[in-house]
Amino acid sequence: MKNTPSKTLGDKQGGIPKKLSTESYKGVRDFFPADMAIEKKIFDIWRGVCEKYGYEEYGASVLEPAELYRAKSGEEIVNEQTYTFIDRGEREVTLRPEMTPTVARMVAARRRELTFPLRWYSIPNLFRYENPQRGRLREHWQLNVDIFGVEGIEADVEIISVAYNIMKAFGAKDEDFCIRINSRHMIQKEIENLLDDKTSYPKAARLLDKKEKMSSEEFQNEWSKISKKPFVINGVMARERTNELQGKLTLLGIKNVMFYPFLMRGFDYYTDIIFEIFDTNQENRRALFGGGRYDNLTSLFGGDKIPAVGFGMGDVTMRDFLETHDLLKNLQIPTSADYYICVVSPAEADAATKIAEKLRAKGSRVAVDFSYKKIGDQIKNADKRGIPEIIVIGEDEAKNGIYKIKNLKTGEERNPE
RNA sequence: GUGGCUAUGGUGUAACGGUUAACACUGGAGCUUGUGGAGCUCUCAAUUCGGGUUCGAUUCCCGAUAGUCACCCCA
Repeated sequence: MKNTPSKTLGDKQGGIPKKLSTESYKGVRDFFPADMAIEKKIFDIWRGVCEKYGYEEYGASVLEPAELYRAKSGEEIVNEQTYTFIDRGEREVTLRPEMTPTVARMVAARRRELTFPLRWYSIPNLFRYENPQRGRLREHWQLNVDIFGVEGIEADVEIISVAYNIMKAFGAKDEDFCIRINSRHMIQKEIENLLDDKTSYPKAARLLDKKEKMSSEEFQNEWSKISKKPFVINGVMARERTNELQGKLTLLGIKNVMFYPFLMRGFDYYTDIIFEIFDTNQENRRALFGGGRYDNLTSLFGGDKIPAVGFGMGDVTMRDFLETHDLLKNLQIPTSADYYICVVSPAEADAATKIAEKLRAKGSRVAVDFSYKKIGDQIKNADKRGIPEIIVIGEDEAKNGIYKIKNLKTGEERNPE
């Protein structure tokens, strides 16, 4: 089929290229089988832990009306940081940049028929239009875990516990990461008391978020631009709020938790407890992921508020974490097949297929090599794929149906069960 | 969106402005008519793209593209 791009597209690219590029689009990834195996394993671990806590998986389209994000994030974010376009029906459409508005929409839509508390999780791909760099791409997959309908701190405890256990399921040790907690609501009150003008709170919050990266002089300098009052945060109110949480987590054996009054999180919709999983490794000192309580978001859709707590963790940062802590090797990526059938010549193809079918019927995963290359090459091929056992089908085996299974690790041959 | 750095076969690297663009791994073929991981031989395959300077550009300059780092932003 001939590719005939539209005139405008052709003009823009300076004509039709003779050869198409094999590169993927800027900031997105191809997953070749070796990468996909890791990705799949990460998803499996995510699913496994969530389902242990009784969470149900949901899904939605990557397309959302742009207004869903306008309502919450403001014009600027929608225009500059998302993929937004006009469809053929003049509707403004956005490729979802995050899942929380979507899940809030879904929950709000069925609020009367859903049975609360709701424990939901999803692994959506999300898009953001920005300059890619390490750990920040234009498309990534993110586990979203949320609990709806629980006002009490027990929900915060559970959500953080899920996050903690996911880290443990990847083989992380307590000292590899720490959990920072804060109360958005309480710290906001305290900061507002330090401001001459309450409307400068967003500026102050952004500055505090960056405090760790600056020297104290720099910080004081920046602070003086925002408020004339001296900067003193004792975090008493927030401390009180987080103490209970920390106590309950300790009872669960989660001890790498610390109160961090400068933890802010970017989202405006957080209302109370917020938390962040922080990498303690010197080379990767950064927030891995986080979340918190957002009790007001569903009210955007009218009706009563539904309290909610949740978090999101991305596959890119998870991979980076596993790499820096050398945990990828522990993932136990499964091989593509249990048996590899080497076929000597086309004459034995039907017999080989039959044997493969029989093994598959018994629940084994079987690949058949129809290349008719030399047996040595076929075996090499199986070994390269990490397939543990091979079966050679030649004239004799095809005739009488008797064959041996050879283990490539030990080199031993055995009869099939 | 802004700025810095980078760009050579599939991968990792080499080449004072002048060579037939080199080496290793990988892929393919063979040494070896049905039992592998080794060795040897042969072989496919690259200067990101577009301009400029120059007798001559992989090399220097400009632009585009992509990667990366920082800023911005962080959903």
